[in-house]
Amino acid sequence: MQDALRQFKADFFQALAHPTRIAIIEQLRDGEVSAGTLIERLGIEQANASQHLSVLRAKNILVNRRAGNQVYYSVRDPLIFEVLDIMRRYFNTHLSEVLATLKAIDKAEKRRG
Amino acid sequence: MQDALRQFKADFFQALAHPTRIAIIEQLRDGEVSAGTLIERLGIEQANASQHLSVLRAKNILVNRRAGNQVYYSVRDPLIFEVLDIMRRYFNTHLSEVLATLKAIDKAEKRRG
DNA sequence: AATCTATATTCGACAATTCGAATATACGAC
DNA sequence: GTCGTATATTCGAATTGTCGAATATAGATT
Repeated sequence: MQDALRQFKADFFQALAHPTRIAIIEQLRDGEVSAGTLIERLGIEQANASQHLSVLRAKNILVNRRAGNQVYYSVRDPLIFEVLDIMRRYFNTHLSEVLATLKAIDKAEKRRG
Repeated sequence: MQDALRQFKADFFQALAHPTRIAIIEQLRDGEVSAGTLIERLGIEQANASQHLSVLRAKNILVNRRAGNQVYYSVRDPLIFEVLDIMRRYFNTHLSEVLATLKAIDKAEKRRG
């Protein structure tokens, strides 16, 4: 059971482990958005968008609703936004270190020519 | 910048996207633990443990400290536990559905023999 | 029914992840 | 220095994830 729970968590994180999928979820912060609108806003291929949406659906992170010949997506549980917000705090906390590391690498490369 | 943040989040989630790595982080809730102790508690191969620890180190999720010929690991920022705690709330909220799904799968398999 | 538009799925190529076995490194004890 | 213990890295094989192109499906319009 403990193992099953960890597997579920891992699967969930796996579903979030792609920048396009993060972008999709962020677009849904203020409510449902159609697949077509997502494609337009993110500037990605139609098939690719559909594949990523499929991943998020499979993990029950998104739900969809058909209206005419359009499909509207929304997040199933807004708790997921809390996770993303914490991640932003985490990123901000360590941003200076990240940038320092990047600069150090950059300088070292310039020294080497 | 927005893209960088998304990539950062995606990388972070990718690092958490394995049950063994989740188990490792859970073991570190109360403070640092040696690599050997982790291997013992999780019952996994030494090389495998080292590889997973390497992934978590690369993403700066874990830091380590050498003492004699042992290496002690700990989480860099306890904010990560907040993420896991929210995930636990998420799973509790949806646990009944998860269990229903699992039972349905189980029954279907038994029917098929 | 024919057709158009929106979305989903399949396919094949390529990249990334995961594992255990083997090997390498770091440190302490002798 | 050599040996033993703890940990890390490398290697090759198998699996999984990702992409765009092509194709399929669902519903609206005529």
